[in-house]
Amino acid sequence: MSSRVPSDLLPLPVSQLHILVALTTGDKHGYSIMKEVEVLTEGAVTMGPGTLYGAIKQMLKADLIEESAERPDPDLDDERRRYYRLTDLGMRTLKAEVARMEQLARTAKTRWTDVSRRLGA
Amino acid sequence: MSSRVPSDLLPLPVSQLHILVALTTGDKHGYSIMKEVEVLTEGAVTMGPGTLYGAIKQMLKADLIEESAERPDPDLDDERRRYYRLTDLGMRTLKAEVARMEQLARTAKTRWTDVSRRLGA
DNA sequence: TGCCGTTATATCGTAAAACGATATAACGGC
DNA sequence: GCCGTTATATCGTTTTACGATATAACGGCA
Repeated sequence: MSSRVPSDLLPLPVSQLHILVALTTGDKHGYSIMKEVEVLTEGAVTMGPGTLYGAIKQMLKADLIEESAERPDPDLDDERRRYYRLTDLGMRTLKAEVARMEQLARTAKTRWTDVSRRLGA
Repeated sequence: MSSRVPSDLLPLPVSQLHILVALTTGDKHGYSIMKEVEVLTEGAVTMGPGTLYGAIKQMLKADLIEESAERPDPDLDDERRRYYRLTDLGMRTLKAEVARMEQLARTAKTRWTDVSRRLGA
């Protein structure tokens, strides 16, 4: 089901983007995604459980992530955990979203030189 | 009133970011912002009136933009138009948001090399 | 063994954001 | 005068964000 084409999902909701980035370093369960997002945004973004599990539900439905049966570390495990991994669509969507952000950043920077002049900064 | 500190407003809603970027090339009225956003996103984002005027209202309140009395082109004018311009806070917030996006883009890119390997792409 | 803070998932309700639909009307050309 | 475009604005619905709350297993330790 769903879109299949990354560009249809852009711009991606910030929370979904954060989750995708968090999962690039390997499969993770919800709680560790939460903490990873805090680390990779340098404490600027704190994702609560409401945002996290809401976003996960949507992303599963959109096929951006999938639940994995594998236990990354069978010794140090916790049966409560539910692990998630990037799908191929998720990875392609992440790349498209990053490209979109970079493009917009470039556009903004080439333009704001004029404004600094206007405002006298 | 309001926040005064750009970092409190981050991450910025996408529509607000688009409006800020559109205004970097000079004061604009609502309708022309709408069209400018379509141009600067290369047609990928079409902002309808609901999103536009909703965002404008919020941004005026947050002091990111202000209404200007000046008519940029008094000859070719239209009395219906309401012109908006970036405030100093708006400009600083734009720069902060662009920096945030660039940082996140950098983080994502340095990480996803491992994943391509994992997925075998 | 019992206690307790941390880890962990999940839902609920509300607030904020996105957005199409709709309304209204001035503008400009013909 | 007519009509398509330009222009602003609000309404209602859907989507997203998020804190509060609930529940319970985990692990250390006394």
